[in-house]
Amino acid sequence: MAGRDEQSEAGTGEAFGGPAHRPGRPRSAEAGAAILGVATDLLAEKGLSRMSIEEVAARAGVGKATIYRRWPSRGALALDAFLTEFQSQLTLPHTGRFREDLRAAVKSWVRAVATTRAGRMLAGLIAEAQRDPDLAVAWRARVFNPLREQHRALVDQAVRRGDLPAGTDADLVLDLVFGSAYHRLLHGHLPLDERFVTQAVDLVVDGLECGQGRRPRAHGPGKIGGNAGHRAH
Amino acid sequence: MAGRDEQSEAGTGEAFGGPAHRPGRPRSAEAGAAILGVATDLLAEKGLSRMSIEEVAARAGVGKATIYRRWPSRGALALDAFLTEFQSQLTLPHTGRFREDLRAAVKSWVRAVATTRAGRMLAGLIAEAQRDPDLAVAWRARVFNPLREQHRALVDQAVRRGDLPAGTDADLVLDLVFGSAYHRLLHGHLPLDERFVTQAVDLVVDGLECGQGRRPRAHGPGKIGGNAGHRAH
Amino acid sequence: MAGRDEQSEAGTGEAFGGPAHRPGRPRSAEAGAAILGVATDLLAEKGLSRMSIEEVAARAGVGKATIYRRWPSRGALALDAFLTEFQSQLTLPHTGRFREDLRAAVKSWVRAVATTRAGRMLAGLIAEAQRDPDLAVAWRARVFNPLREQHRALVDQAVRRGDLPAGTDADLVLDLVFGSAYHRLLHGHLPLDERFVTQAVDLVVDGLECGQGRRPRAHGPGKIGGNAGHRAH
Amino acid sequence: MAGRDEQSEAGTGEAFGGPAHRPGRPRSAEAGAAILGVATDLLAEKGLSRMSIEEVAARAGVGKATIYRRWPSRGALALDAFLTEFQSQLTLPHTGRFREDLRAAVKSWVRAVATTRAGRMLAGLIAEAQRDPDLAVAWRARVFNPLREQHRALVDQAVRRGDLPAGTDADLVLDLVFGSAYHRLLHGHLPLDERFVTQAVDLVVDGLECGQGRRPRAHGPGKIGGNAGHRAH
DNA sequence: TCTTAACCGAGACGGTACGTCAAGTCTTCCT
DNA sequence: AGGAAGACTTGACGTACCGTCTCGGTTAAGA
Repeated sequence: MAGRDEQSEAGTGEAFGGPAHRPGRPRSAEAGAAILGVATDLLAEKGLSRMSIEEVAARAGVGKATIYRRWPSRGALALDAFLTEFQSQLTLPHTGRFREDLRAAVKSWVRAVATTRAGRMLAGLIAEAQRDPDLAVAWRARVFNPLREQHRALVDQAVRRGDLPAGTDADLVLDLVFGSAYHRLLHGHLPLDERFVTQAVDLVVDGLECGQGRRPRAHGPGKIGGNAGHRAH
Repeated sequence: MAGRDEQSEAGTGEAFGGPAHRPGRPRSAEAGAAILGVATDLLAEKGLSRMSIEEVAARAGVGKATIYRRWPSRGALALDAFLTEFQSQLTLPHTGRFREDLRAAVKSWVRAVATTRAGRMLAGLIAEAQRDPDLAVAWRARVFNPLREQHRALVDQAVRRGDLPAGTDADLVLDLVFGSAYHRLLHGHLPLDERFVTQAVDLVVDGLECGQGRRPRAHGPGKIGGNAGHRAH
Repeated sequence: MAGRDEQSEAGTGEAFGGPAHRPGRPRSAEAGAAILGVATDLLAEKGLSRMSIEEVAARAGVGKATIYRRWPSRGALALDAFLTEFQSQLTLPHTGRFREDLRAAVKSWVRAVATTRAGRMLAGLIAEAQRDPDLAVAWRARVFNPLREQHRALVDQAVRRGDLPAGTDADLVLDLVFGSAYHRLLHGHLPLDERFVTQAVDLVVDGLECGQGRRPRAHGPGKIGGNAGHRAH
Repeated sequence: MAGRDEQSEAGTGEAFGGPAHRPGRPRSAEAGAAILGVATDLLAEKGLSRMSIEEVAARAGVGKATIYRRWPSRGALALDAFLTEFQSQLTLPHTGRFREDLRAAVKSWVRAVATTRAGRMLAGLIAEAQRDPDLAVAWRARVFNPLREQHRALVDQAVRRGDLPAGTDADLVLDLVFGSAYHRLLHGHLPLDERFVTQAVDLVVDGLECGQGRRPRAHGPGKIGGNAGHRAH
């Protein structure tokens, strides 16, 4: 795994019944905060690939072992640093109109990655996850999937309201919209701005709205007949 | 820069007038081929991040300097190895119907990255490009942009034929379709298969076809009139 | 210093009048015994240089601080472990004939270091004492000097009996005999066995017995006359 | 093994027929000299146990790998540094009189270890050899045995001349004399000076000279009858 | 034919960072 | 206050590669 280690203060199990201290000297909160802070700075400064555990330790005034005791790898540390920066920046609005909600959600994400140092961290994390399977797992579990669930709820609500056709493939929609945003982030070939978000969301929502009826979005072989109408234009 | 070095056999300057050899012993073609071959194997075997110049040199029976003389970095070498594998696998059909052409183009790309070792290489290259700006430049110049030009031609032709509304933003379309495919490649959260391609292309093309009149896809306001005829279907 | 610490159970003050506890929880006798036992095992198993306080603590089920509270260094602990093993193995016979007594004393020492795990410990301690001056002091105070006093008594008695010439330098004799034994222990170039002991002792005693009249063994020239009477036996 | 590595310049095999270059860049003589020099300084300054490869590399302006490429361990490096210092300081005189020759040889050794930084190095090396079997082997092969052969020759010549009885056990003699000197070096309980050397040599040579005839120095059980004569003086 | 210039393999060079280990100290709760 | 536990800072370990360099030795073109 690539997240925090066992003695994490983010514990979930100690629900009630007291502080549940482990034996031994507790981990130093200062040390942890200093490490995360320095890691965040270094990440923004030179990118994950140029951030070394050695330098984090030196700048944080901490031994390397103190870092390795808490995070199993550079990537895991970076993931925590990223979350600290990133999570506070996202807003998930719910106006009741799908097009606006999706626009707002994507814009919020884009603003977070394009205008703060989180973007640089994010690209580095995705790169690191290509080489570190543990980090990839942690990434999906702690960042990707939670966000996707929130976004998927947007789609599902729209379907329930009747704004979108039944059978709409939420993953397809989200991969199109967010995938294209990641694309611009990673390749930098074109600007990742609000105009792009508006256009992308509109195009996809248009496709959903008028493509319905004609074609089942999910499985089934029945797309042949549905395509008939297409031929018209 | 991250491409081949000056004394490249892909030279452009020897336009006419003969072989234009430099003085000195010419570069060994065997060495170059051996290096590329070993690099390809290693890339497929363990990924770019685990491939070291040291090991390439050792396996190819070549001195490290011979590699550095030809490629400026690990990424540049990997880029060449990737192109050797990748380029032969793409087909760019032109049936005349945009939806089919785009589907075929994306499927060809997906097949190349999802069913061969090129996919692994590709993910590694994108990761490496996040840390190596020279490689990022070379990547765009030698892989990304050429392919995009070909695909953009598909869109432009469709617009010219009237299959798509004038003012269609080709980059937006391509970022949506290919961006979502890259997304699944890099995060691995869902399968990157032909069904996904079909659905993604259909959704985007639907959006293009019916979203048109309502909203200008491109900048200026003057497009509204031009789009009028489209509104018919 | 490198011996036991202040609150030693070898205390002298609790002579009468009760347990004379210091404030606070008294030291656990089990802990001390467990530490010494584990240390002895580890010493025999892998040598002093490969014995770590960390492992002693873990195997003894004891906190590291509990060890450091009682012994100031790894060497001091090893010294105690060595003494526990070693001291019971020595016998100091007194037959009244110097040659036999010295032979027996050296053989007893040789047997202890050559046939038990004490030998390995001893070599390790001498090595450690080269780097740790505190241990060197403790070593001399608790092992080397006490033993030397016993052996010196042998020589002194022989001189008093007239078996050896007056003015015999006991330290010289003992350094020759025991020094050569340590030599074989530390360098391992030749066997350290009873035959060697016999030959060494005989050669040195021969030298003492017949070298006398010709040369003063100890300081100053004034001893010549004094030694005259010795020649009688 | 703990001596120099394979590509040693001390080669013996290239007797004639040229320089016998290995492929690749030759090792830098400056680097080697700098390393040895710094190692010698550090050894004298703080002892082998406090000398770290890290610091040698830093002070010599050399990468750690350059040291590890040439010496397999800290001990092996220290051994070479010791030899550089030590070997030039020994003189092996041959006057023809055994007592004087042995005295001179031991005094030369004592002077080298007691008055120069070689002594500190020597004690550290012997300590290190207790924990590193490879170093122990190298120590015996490169220092101990060569010196012993020279000294044994002294004894053997004396026997051939008739100065010493046939059957004299040279190893026994040398272990007594040098063993006692090492003893004082390692334990520091008494001064290691020229007076000590004179006394020790004289005592041992006396023992050899007058113990003869009465007792075979080698093997044989026949020492009982031989002891009869003892009572005579 | 002889230079010359750039290539070739090999491998050493000074470095950086790795991840691990143990040192000796400190901090917590419990007995 | 002692004890078990275990986190703390420190510093060194030996390894892996980096990108550069220096060898002896090829291989053509051009003088």
